[in-house]
Amino acid sequence: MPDMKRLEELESRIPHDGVRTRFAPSPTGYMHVGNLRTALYTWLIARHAGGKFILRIEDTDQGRLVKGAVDVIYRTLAECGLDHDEGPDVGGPVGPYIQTERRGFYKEYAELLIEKGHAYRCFCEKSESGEDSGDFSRSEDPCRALSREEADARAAAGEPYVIRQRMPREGSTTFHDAVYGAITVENKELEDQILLKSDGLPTYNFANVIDDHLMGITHVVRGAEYLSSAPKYDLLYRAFGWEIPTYVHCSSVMVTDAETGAVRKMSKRHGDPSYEDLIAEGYLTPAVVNYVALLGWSPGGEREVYSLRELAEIFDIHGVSKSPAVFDIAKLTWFNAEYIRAMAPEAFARAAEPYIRRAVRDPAIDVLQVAALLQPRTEKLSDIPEKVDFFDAVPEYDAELYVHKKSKTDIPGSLDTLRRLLPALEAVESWDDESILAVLTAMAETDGVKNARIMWPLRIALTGRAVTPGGAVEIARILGKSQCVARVRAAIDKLS
RNA sequence: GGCCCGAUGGUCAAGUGGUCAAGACGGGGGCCUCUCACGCCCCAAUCGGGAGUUCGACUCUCCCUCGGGUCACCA
Repeated sequence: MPDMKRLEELESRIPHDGVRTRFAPSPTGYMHVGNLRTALYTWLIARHAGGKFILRIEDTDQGRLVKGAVDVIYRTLAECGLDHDEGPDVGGPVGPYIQTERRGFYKEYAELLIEKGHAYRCFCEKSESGEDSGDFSRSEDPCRALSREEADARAAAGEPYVIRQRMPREGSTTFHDAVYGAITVENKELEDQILLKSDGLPTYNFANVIDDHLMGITHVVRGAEYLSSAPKYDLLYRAFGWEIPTYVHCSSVMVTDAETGAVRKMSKRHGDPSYEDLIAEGYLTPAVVNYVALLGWSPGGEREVYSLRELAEIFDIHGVSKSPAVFDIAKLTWFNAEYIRAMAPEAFARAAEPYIRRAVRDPAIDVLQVAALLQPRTEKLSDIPEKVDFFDAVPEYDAELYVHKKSKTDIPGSLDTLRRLLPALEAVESWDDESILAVLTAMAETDGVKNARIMWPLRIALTGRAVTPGGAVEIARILGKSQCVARVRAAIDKLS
């Protein structure tokens, strides 16, 4: 029944030239941190070995198609630097790379399996999940005992059917995983899983085996949620007589539920952050990649900051951990701040500009100077606007702000300071840090007080905030002389 | 519930029979200082429990407990 000529042609295309890995997402329009990590490790294994990284789209679930979903995958991989050598968009020797475009292949192989006695047609009604409506457990599926002749006849007559894998009833199966080691299960625990659905499309489990084989995949990297179905894969490979690839199962990425405090798997359903969500929140791509790489994998030393390229050099399956890892936004935030501080000032300014301009419309305010103040104080870009809004206008504030114990200031004293500061500032010729600072320190010296006694009132008058990025001198410089003088005047009026 | 996997501080984790059990984040304290940050220093905090094996267990074995996963014509 199967077209052997065609199968031979397919098999003849399989590359046998070193490591080949693949990222095989289903297009849901959402790449959460767990998906990203799987893609990253998969890419890392290929690049570390100088092999090929392939992108394959698993869209066999016709009921869950989301338009534009594939674009999210392309965009995310590209932004993260996870370039692929073969895929729907770039082609390759073992295409097509979209499963629905390969539908003919699966059918042939399913038929081949029936031929070999490792699969059979099942005409039973679809079993509703949830309710256990079946009158028989799968192990006693009546179709399993149907003769080939009868099954073929019913199929030929147009009766709908699915093709199920015929699991051995006795014995056990042991498969090997690169991170979990050997895992053995009793064959009687294995269900006669569906290989080909009644719509002619393969199930995930079947399509995976067929495609991984036909694409010459040497290392199958996937989430640990597939661990329990792995023995079925081995049985399938053996039934076909194919070489079994190296399996690399990665533990799940968990998250602590904000409401219940319970640890659960990350999911779209609960609104857990996707890659795009994180970027929108002001996280930098390399920081996210770096953090995710270390979430469930350790290079072993004390170093934590690595570029993608460095990761590719040192990545080793040996460091992949078996237990689930909890996503910690605080640690990601630290990585992000670390990357921000390491940026060239101009690069940071460019990245920060849109966020600065969201709060600072005044074109007289120089973005580069503001960015310089912000760089060491920014953990994520989205924090920026609220830190610099005072540049546009002094917000409403309480005069109590002038009272600061450490600087030894109070309201009357501040008023006096500002009154005397006004003419001095107006007299400054060249409006730069040194000159401004000179005026302030000179007054402090004259008064015989600490600089803070003078700086604090000025800064409050200029910003109306207790906490600001940068000190009185830097802010005065950026504001410019006239704006600075105007704000000091306004503050004097306010306190008088 | 059956089956599978896992278990070092709150989190990420090193560790592979003999260590005062790394490091990082977060937390606490301090220094620096024109606020805040940055930077620097210090502190608290971990081998889930019980049996074994061994001269000696975080490291090996078993049991318990607790986590997680899986039991779809979804991936």
